[in-house]
Amino acid sequence: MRIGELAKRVGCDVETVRYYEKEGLLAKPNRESSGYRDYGAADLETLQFIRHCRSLGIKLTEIKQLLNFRCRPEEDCSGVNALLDIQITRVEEQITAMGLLKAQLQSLRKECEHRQTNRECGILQSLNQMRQCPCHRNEVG
Amino acid sequence: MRIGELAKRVGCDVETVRYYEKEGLLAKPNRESSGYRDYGAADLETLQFIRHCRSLGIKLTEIKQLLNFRCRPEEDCSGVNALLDIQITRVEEQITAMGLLKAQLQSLRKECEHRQTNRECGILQSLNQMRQCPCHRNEVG
DNA sequence: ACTTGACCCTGTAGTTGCTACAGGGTGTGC
DNA sequence: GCACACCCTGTAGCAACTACAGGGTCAAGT
Repeated sequence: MRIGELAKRVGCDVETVRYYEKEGLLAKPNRESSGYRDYGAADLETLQFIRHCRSLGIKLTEIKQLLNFRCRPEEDCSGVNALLDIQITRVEEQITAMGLLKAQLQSLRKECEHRQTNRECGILQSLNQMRQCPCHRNEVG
Repeated sequence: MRIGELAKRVGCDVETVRYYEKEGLLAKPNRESSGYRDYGAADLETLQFIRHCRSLGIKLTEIKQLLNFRCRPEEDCSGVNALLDIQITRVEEQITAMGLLKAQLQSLRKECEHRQTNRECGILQSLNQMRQCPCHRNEVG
């Protein structure tokens, strides 16, 4: 099949497919006499694998590793497990960080519950001050 | 003060300060006869404001808006509040998305609790299949 | 035979918020 | 007069695409 059909089947852009090829995630396909790329079922499967990984937030360099694991079926799969654990840890860290961020934003939001001018606005004032921030550590008061 | 001192005081890189100037967040400062940038207290405050916003995950384009609000003290501050609400909503959406991601990764992780080969590894198999994924909707079975 | 339109090709620039140079000039202390 | 820290401009890199520009190919319709 040609690149357009392949892309449509997995639901991504044609450019994305070419990008994966350039990045070495997809093998260079055969070409028709016209120069058009010609893909087979195996390419479709690989591309689906890649897109699944991407939908889980896995980075391209890590997907490359997973593709390598997939190419070595007899090897012990502890590498796969370790890579997945890294993903989970990363997501957990991000959730924690985002939770903190949310709390900070919400407490900042409470600084201005009433309609007033920018001069009086507690949010803008807090963004000016933020004494708990390390960049104020050398200030007096 | 010179750019190095300014950067040190807020805890960012010299390059970051120049970058903010290029992006129009910091005004172009006076120059010494040597050509060195010469900053005052107001520049320090603005830079601190910017860094506080950045630590809250606010984008540069939105920080620009906040700086504009700050420059118009008599204006009604509803724009500030609206901008902050957007931040909170965004963070909440990201937290939800990351929570989903974490659940998917954890369920995937459970596909392989035992030491085995890549061929048998439930994780790699799931990444190949993932029937619930829209990219498989045209397949038989 | 000719044209239209959909598809394909390569290559490059843009996105975001910096970071890291390269290749030069300036200032200060010894 | 020299070393060294600091400053300057400009450009390239990161991640994972997206969006062209400027061309070639192919199939159907007239």
